Amino acid sequence: MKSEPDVYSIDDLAAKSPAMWEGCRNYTVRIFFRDQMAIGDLAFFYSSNADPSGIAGVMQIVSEAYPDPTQFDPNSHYFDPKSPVEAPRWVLRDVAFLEKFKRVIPLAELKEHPGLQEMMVVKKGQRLSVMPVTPEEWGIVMAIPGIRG
DNA sequence: GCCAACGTTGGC
DNA sequence: GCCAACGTTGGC
Repeated sequence: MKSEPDVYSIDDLAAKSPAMWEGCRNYTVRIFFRDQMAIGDLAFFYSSNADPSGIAGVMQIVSEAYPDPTQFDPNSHYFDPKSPVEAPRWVLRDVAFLEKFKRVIPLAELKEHPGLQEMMVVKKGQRLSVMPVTPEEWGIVMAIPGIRG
């Protein structure tokens, strides 16, 4: 799950956890939130538009999907005037901070890893802000030396 | 329902 | 700041 650290960093999550993963405005991501996640699932916190961009740590899904309140807030950057309160268009889930890696695992390092060639975030042109990770990919990333305390 | 134009994402 | 990739919009 991607976030720009300038907007919301893993330290922000660590400071106030759990938190709403707000602002996703993409129909594919909506399906992931609604149907592809379960309470207790683990997720990588991916820092995008960062130096370096890459995996910064681990969090956990701790709620079911429910309407993202920012879509109804005219003062919010994520306000969607086309989303009626009675039929909300966008959902989110609550996430809880679990762990910050000792270093960010840069995207370039993920791309070089022989076991991660099929990982969705590594694929060219892939811009979704939320993407699935297979158990195998999860294990490979977590086993990278020197990232865990 | 097609598709060109436009906007956004996000790595580099 | 550039630009590839791709989603969305809107005219027809």
